[in-house]
Amino acid sequence: MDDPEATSSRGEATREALLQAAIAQFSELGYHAASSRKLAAAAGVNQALIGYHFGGKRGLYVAVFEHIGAAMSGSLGPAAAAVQTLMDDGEATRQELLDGLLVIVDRAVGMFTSPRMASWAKLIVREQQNPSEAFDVVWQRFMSPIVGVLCRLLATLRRDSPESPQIRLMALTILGQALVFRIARETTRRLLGWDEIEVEEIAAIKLCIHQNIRAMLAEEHAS
Amino acid sequence: MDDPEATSSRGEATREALLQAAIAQFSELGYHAASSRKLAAAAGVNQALIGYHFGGKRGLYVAVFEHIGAAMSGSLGPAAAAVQTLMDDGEATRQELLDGLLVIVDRAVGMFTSPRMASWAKLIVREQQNPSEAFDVVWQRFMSPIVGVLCRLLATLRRDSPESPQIRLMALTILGQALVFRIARETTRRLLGWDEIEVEEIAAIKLCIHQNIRAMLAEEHAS
DNA sequence: TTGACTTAATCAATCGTTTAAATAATGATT
DNA sequence: AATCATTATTTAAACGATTGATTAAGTCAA
Repeated sequence: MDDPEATSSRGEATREALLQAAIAQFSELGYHAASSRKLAAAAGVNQALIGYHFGGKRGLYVAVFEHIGAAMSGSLGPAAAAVQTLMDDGEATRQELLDGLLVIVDRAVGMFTSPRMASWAKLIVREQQNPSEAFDVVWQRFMSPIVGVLCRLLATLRRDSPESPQIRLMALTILGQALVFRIARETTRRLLGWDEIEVEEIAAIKLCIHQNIRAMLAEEHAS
Repeated sequence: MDDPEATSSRGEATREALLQAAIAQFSELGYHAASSRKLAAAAGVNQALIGYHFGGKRGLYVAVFEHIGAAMSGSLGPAAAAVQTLMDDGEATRQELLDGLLVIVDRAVGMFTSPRMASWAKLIVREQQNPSEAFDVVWQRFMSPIVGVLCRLLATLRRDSPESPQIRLMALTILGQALVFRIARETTRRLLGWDEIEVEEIAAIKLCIHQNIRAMLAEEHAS
């Protein structure tokens, strides 16, 4: 985003400028209120270039979700892949699997609380309410694989099927425990008297969710 | 909407028709995509009546949130008051307090997931991405009692202070477990195959969160 | 008859997209 | 190296469609 040599051709530079401007504009104004003229002006680029490079405003919107889907996948993908191979081996101890789960949760908390996630979350949450083709992109590229690993992991730890509603509900409630600190960020700051949510605060959040998950998965409570 | 005598004058009838149509249209399409013509057509009235009765499209939008805010306020009051007196007695057993907590959580889950809340939630979640000052006040007024009673109950059950960060974090994670089903509505739909969240689905959600909370508050895990 | 309400028509503004011409980079040929 | 053809990219201007709002005339109940 800063290295002028990283984007070789002219076209690549304007594509990147439009993409970054689109993330900011779409997240701040929503799809319809972010007009082609505002998008082009924010990118410092001629309006017709949206059609030239992305086929139109809609194409730029979808490209935004391809971008953030790839970025989020890169943030959680490695940890999920590690756990995946751990499970495929079939010889992992319960403790190893639990640790793998907590690592994924840690990464998720870190991602949700990161500053750049603020605008991403607005875009995705809007799509969650009224999903379009853009949601499919994020779902297939990021959400579906991650949730899949999460369910497999929980199913193994609870000796249940990854497809069972109980497991999937549990996966969502775990997701919710991390998500709430992004969605209700202001409520969190007010309630805890935090001026900002950084390393120290994130550590406290992780610790709390760790304890919750350990309790939820304690053997004596597996119904 | 059903009783023709409830709304006396002609004007009151069109105001109500526009309000109900606006809730549906704004939640389904968003503010900008729900055009004045669509709103009027959905209400079965002339377009100019939006301006006549509400001053304009923006005024109708504000009226929708005033309507929702009024309907939501005080919906959790009775249950919260009952638990409050239970705690004030000081002689409640641990089991009674736990039951009280689960009742509160049930009410909160029921409120978040109730079918009529479905369209409200879309409006609220969308608006919360870029909250106006007026909306923020309504939202805080709605959330703070829930968080407050939740913290007091958790503090008693964990023999801790309601002001302690651990208790408040735990309250937020519990809130997140209920919120996730509305915030990540499409993820829920795809993962569980739920097209609608109604009595059966709400019962499953409550059961899952109950189990989680019981595990989180099990004595042997209280650190 | 008076005032509340409704209607159809029209307003300027803005929307996303398209066009044709201008400019810039690229590679081959001389 | 210099020139040219070719492609890639950018530009300003315009397109028809739709937006929210307004108007003046009309209808209704009291």
